[in-house]
Amino acid sequence: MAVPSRRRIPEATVARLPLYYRALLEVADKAVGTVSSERLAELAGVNAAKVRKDLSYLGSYGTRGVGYDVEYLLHEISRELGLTEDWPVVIVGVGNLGAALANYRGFGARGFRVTALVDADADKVGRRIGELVVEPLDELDQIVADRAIAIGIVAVPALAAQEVADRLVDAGVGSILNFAPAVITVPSHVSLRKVDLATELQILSFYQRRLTATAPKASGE
Amino acid sequence: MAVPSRRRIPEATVARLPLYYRALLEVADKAVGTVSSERLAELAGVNAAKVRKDLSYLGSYGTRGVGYDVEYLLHEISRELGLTEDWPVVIVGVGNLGAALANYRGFGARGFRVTALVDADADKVGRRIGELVVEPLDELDQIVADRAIAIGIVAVPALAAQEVADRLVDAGVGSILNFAPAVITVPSHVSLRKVDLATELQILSFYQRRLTATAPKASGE
DNA sequence: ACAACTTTGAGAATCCGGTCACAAAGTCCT
DNA sequence: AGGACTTTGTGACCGGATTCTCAAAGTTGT
Repeated sequence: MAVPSRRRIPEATVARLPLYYRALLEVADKAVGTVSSERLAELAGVNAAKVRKDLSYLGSYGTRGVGYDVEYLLHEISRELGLTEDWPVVIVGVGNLGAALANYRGFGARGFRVTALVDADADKVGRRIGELVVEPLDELDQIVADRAIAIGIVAVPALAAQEVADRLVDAGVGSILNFAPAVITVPSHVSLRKVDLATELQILSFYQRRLTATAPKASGE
Repeated sequence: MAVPSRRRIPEATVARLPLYYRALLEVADKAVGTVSSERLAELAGVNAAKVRKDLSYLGSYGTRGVGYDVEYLLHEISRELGLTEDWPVVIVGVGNLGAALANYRGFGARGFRVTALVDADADKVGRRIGELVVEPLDELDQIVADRAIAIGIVAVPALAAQEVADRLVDAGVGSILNFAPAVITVPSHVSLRKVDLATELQILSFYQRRLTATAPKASGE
C-alpha cells in the first residue's frame, strides 16, 4: 500500500507492458469499461496469472470480482512507460533499413517522433526522406543537443555500429536501439536494445532443422 | 561423452549461438587458429562462463589449455543452426518494411534466400523489387509448396497479421518471423519469433523516463 | 442484508538460466 | 620428463521469473 510505484519492476514485466498496452487499446475501441486478467492475457498471448502479477507491480489497479478499468489502466501503463511524454528520435544510417524506418508509421504514432536522419555518406546528406532531410554525421552532437534527442536508432553497417553508438552516447543520448548486425557496448547508464534480423532467422533455422529432421513428412496435412 | 548432440539445448543458449557464430566469423578473418572462451565472450558481449556452458551443450569441442579451434567450432555451430542448409523465405507484405527487408543484404547472405514476395494488394502485385516480382497472396499455397519454403516473414499491417500467419501455417511453413505490431498465435509445431519496433521503443522509453527522472542533468558531461 | 459468485493480489513452490569455482586435461618451457 | 601454467567442462549454488493456489475483496441477485 502507500507508495504506488516505488517497487522495482522486473525487466521481464517491463518487456510485457507494451503488449498489455496494445491489448488495452484494442478493447478500448470496443467501448468496454473493464477487462479481466483472463481476457487481457488472451489478447496479449500470455497467461492470466502473469498478467495479474505484472500489473500488481504497478500498483493495485484492479477491482476484485470485476477486473481492470480499461481507461484507467491504459493511463497508468502509458504513464509508467513514459508514453505521455514526447521522445525525439534520431535515426543514424539511412540505407535500406534506415530509410524504411524513417517512413514507418507505427512508432511515429505514439510519442516517438523521428526528428532527425543522419548519415556519414556525403552522397546521402541532403536527400529528402518523408519530411526530413538527411544531415551529416558530424553534426550529431549539435542535433542531439538542440532537439533534446533521447533515443538513437543505429541502422548502419556492422563495422560502423560501435563508432556510431559511441558518438550517440557522447552526444548525450540515453537509449539506443541497434539494428546493425553487431554487438555493441555502451556505458551502464545507457539503455541498449537490439533488433537483429539475421539472428532471428538463425534461431528459427535451428528449430526448423529439428522439425524437418524429426518429421520427414511427405505431403501437406 | 558418446552421443555428441543428443542433449536438449536450452532456448537461451540457442538464442546466443548466432552471436558466437558471428564472433567466430570475425576471428576467422584474422587467420587465428583458436579462440579462448574469454576472447569469444568479449566479442559476443557475454561472460566467459556462459560461453563455455553454452558450447558444452553442443559437445566438447574445446581443448583445455588451448581454446576452441575456430574453423571446427564454426562448422559445428553452423551445422547446429542449420546454416549449412538452404532455407527459402517468403516475405508477405511489401510495404515500407517488407520492401526494405526484400532488399536487405545481411540475411540474404547465409542460407536464407528470399524466394518470393507476396502481397494482398492488387496494385502491388506485379511490381518488381530487386530480382523478384510481387505475387498475389492467393497463390501463397502454391508458392510455398513449389519452392519448398520453410520460413515466412510477416510484414503486413497488424489487422491482417493473424490471417496471414494462418495462411502460412496452412501452406506448410514451419517458422514465422512476425514484424507486424500484433500478437499472433500459431500451432505448437510452428516456431514463431517477433520483431516489434514499437515495443522496443516503449521499453527504452520506460528506462529513459527513470533516467531523466532520477538525474535531471542540466548540461552535457 | 445475506449468500453465491467472480476475480484480484500475493505467498509459496517450481523451473530455468546465470554465475562461481575448481578439478581435469591439456600445453609449453626448461 | 616433469613442473608450472592455461583453459575447458561441469557440478553446485543462487536469483529471477513463472506458475499454482487460495484467501480477500468486491459484485449481484433475491
